[in-house]
Amino acid sequence: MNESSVNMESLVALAKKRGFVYPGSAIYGGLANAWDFGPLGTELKNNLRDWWWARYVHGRTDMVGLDAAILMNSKVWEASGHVANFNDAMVDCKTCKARHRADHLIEDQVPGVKVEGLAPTELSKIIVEQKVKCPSCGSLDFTPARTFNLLFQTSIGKTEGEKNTVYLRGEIAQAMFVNFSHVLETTRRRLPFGIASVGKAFRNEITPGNFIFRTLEFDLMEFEYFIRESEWSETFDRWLTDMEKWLQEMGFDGEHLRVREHTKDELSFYSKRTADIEYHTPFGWKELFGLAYRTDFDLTSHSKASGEEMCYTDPETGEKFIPHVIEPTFGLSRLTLMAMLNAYHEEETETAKGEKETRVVMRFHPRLAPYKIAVLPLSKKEALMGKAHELQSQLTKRWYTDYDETQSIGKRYRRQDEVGTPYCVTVDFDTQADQAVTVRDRDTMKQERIAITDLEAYFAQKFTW
RNA sequence: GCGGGAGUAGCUCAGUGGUAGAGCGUCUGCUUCCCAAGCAGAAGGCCGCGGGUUCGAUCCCCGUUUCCCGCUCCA
Repeated sequence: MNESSVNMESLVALAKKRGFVYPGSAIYGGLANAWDFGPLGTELKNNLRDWWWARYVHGRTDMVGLDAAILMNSKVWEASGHVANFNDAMVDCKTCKARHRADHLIEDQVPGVKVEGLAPTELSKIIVEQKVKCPSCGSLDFTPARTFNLLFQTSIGKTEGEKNTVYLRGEIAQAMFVNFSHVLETTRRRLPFGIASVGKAFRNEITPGNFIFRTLEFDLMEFEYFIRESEWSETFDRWLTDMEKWLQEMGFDGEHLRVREHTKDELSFYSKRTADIEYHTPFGWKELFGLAYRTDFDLTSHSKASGEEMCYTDPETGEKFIPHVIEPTFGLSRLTLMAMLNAYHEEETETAKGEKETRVVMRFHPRLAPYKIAVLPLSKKEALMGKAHELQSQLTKRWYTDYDETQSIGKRYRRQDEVGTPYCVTVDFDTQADQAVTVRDRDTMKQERIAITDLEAYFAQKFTW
């Protein structure tokens, strides 16, 4: 496997320096694992979102969008199994300080004992009675088992109490299931069809980390695709192939992507098959996309818990049934990180003086590049700056642009390289006379003289895919 | 959450028990300036935060927080 040449520290530094990602709440000393997308990171993330939405919602006739509330009735999470299953009891070894999952320890060392559904106190009791040892050091001395619920809780109203507890959503899928019947009615869909959604989810992870790879609050981009049970396998394969293709269209290097099937042990209790697409990061192969066959588990659970019928009636045969679901999910925040990793390149170059130096280039696919064009006056002369502003106003109506007049032209090219701007337009001393500008290409570093009147047509052709 | 390391300018770091510096970066001016040029100048730090010791703490001690590495965990 070829090693990723990117170094995380360099990327994090660049992200901060150029306004992709800032540490959250920085002026108050920060907040662990909270990050803010800066001006360019916001553009990058929105570009990924918009291209995805264009392709999978607007570009199809079988998909509709949904933008649901983050706070939901807590019964949603009870029915979905998150309140019961979204937490694990943990014990710490008092001798070597290693932490283990209580249920795993017991399963491994005490054959035949059922640990499912046991309370932490009961798990602790078994650990003591059966003399379960620490796998790291062999000690028998553990802390009591404690649970870590991954759902963030908050409460509505001024009085604290069970009835007012609500959870920040731990995934956005439930919103699509809960609204299934509404969407079906209001949009007159026939199977198969999907409901797409992009939004925030929250998980109180024990160990977040690796920059914005795992955070407590993150963006998801997914759809629930409702099908007949018989179609699941074929649909699953089709979406998997399609998502890989989409990633490559966004400029992701195929060599840094791989598909990984979940083993039976890893499968969530509701899923019959799950496959991930992983990206080769500096910290290992990591999931950026998950495709899960969730069967009819969710609609059935909500149907039972709410008493609301969540069936689909085939208009031709009259057959009535609960649809099955294939769920393709992108972690949008981490996809943004991986887009940055994928784009990051360092190149050896020589300065005008002949000294070796490193040029950092973010080779974003032009679709994803935050700025498409930068307009640069060669010198701070009124005439050049005026013309440059005029050109920027014209171009930015179609393509998001940057403008930079400070310091030397070489430095400004490098700055644009560092944010991945595909093209720079330079207004120079000849522009007045020949009514033309120099267009410089990020990847080839080649320059072309283009007449101002042809400029829009020139870029319209460059930005056609 | 545990163990270890660290926290001084935007970044990389130097420094001293008597409240601070360098390089780079940023900004301004000059320069017909096309791949980080040059010259002149400026802004920017209660030395992470809170306590303690001390006449006096950026420096010593304690706590806390943040970051990094490892472990644990991860729908």
